[in-house]
Amino acid sequence: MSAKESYHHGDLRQTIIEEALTWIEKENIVSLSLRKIARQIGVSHNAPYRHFPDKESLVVTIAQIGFAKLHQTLQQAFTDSPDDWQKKLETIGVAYVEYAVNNQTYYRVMFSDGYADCQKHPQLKQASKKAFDVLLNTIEAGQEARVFNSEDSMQLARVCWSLVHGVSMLAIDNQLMIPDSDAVLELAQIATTTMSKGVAK
Amino acid sequence: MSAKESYHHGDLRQTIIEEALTWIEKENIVSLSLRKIARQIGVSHNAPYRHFPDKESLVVTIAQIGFAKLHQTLQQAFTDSPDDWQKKLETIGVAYVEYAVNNQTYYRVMFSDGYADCQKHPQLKQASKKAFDVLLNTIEAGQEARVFNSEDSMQLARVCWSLVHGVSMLAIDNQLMIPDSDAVLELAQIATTTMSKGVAK
DNA sequence: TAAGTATGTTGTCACTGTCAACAAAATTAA
DNA sequence: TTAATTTTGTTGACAGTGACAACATACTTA
Repeated sequence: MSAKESYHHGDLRQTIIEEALTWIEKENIVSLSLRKIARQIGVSHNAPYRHFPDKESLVVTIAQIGFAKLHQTLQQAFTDSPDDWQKKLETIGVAYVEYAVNNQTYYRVMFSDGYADCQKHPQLKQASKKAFDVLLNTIEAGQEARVFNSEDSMQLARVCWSLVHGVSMLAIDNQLMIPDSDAVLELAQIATTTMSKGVAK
Repeated sequence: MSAKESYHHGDLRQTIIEEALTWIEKENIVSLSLRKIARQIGVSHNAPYRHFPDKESLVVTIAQIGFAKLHQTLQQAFTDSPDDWQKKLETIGVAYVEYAVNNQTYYRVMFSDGYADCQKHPQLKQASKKAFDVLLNTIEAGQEARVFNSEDSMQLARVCWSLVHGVSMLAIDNQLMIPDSDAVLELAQIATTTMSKGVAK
């Protein structure tokens, strides 16, 4: 459907999203501009507004895709992981960090302050909760199997989420003084095993 | 020194910082504008540039103050905490989250993506490392006392930092579905005890 | 008290998000 | 087929922004 020199672009919405991702990857969200994207694509400065009512809605759209992909990744990790609740929890945790590191652009957008506000956009909150629930379900199942301690499951899930989110964010922001992304995954492994030991009965 | 109707403001630099903090607290960093601040203070649109070469440098200044305050808080927690390495680690962790929650504006600025870039600003990196070192020293001391396991101390410190940073960030962003800040501190307590159990020998 | 410096002002620029009015193409109805 | 309607892209405009240069005022100090 990607027409060439026609009046209608054919696939502008998707192209805008991709171009935005490319820009954020090289630069950052702050300097992202709808006009620049339009220029880059070779379309008038207002064309994007036919697909996104404002800049925020573009960012929110990207964040939502990111949350959906994260959910899929975690669900996959849950399914593929060995039939041992502690191992399952660790595997999901490492998969989370791996997703964040391999999809830094998405992840930064998903947790960008002042752009993709979950409170302001219920779809985002919902997408985020869906990913979180994979973690929560794992905790609850592990508790029923009497492998994990009997602390409130919601609290434990929050703790686990905080841990992998913290590793992810600090790694992406290059704050951990860590050389490469392989080393980040090593750290994620240590983090999740430490945590699963702490969560164990 | 705060002159009234004089040509020189007298204390403009500090006033700009305070006004910026107020704005970010009510709105966010994205919509922060030097011109709005100048207007608010009642000074010409370019006056701020005498104190901050650009918008970024204002944000970086705020972040640096925030890191210094964090360092002080953690150091205090270290000193005040009971003479037991596990307790010390937990106390510092909770103090970290407490600082973040009570100084949300600073904390958001300190870890704002695309504004206060630690990689780009060595002073920031240094200020951040100083706070981190309180954690690292505690871990190392606990290892020497054979209370903590013998995993690489740097890695363990990263794990602990990630945990409290994750709790802080998610709490500030209201992602944890937690009612009030007291409940956040409860969560922080659970998180740090879980972690110190995992780190124990 | 005169020179030099720090601080604040005015004017200007390019760039941005966003609105309104218009144009072309695709789709649908007749 | 063709006419009406809807979708998508364009042009032009506006106010707000960060930033620069030239200028004005006040403080400092020699």
